[in-house]
Amino acid sequence: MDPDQKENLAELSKALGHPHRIEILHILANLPCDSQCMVGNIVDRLPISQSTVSQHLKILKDAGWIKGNIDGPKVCYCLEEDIVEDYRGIFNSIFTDEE
Amino acid sequence: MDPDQKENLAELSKALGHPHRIEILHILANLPCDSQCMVGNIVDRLPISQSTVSQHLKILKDAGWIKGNIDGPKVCYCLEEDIVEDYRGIFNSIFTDEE
DNA sequence: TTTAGTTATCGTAAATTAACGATAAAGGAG
DNA sequence: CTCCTTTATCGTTAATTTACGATAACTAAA
Repeated sequence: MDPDQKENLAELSKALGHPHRIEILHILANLPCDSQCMVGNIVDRLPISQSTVSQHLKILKDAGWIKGNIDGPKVCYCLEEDIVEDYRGIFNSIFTDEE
Repeated sequence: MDPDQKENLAELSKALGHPHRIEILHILANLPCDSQCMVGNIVDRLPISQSTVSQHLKILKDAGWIKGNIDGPKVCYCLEEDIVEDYRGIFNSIFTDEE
């Protein structure tokens, strides 16, 4: 088992470990990446302030879950490509591999 | 989407979000549940103290990943039954459901 | 060139986490 | 009963996390 994979799984899981961040990912997962989901749209759907949402978005971006596309003064977030499948793969390698 | 499922996924993911806990789960995942994997065996494989391992085991147990079977003065830990499949299921429901 | 809208960052406070050593609790061996 | 082994818990400390409001930065529009 690659130690890097363990680190990676821990980092991704840690970022996943907060209800508001789950909610953010759930919102983005049900939108096409070009649907211009800007930060304000996410803020409207969560019971926390804009600055806190921005902090959560940074955590998700740093972990590799999402990316932000700049569109004028706005920033449109969407899921990082293949990250859901990648996460499944790393998770499985920890829980089903023999070594 | 059930809010309880989001909470549950967040709690399980948070517990997963530390390299030493990933390592513990990896060890337990590759052992049959009746193989008497006691705490000391886990302590021997990690570079941290017994008390810290015990703390990590408590976090994993409280989240629902593992259970401990008392065997005299020892405690044998193993993965909670079906938890790996359950986690996959909740994860998928967040990332693939439409609502 | 002001002004309004949008998002990231700063500074801060309260809560939580990760780590340790010391100690308590509980069973088994002698 | 007394000691040894094994594990959980306590008390503590340093670091991190979560949240907020205020502010900076940046674009577009008037």
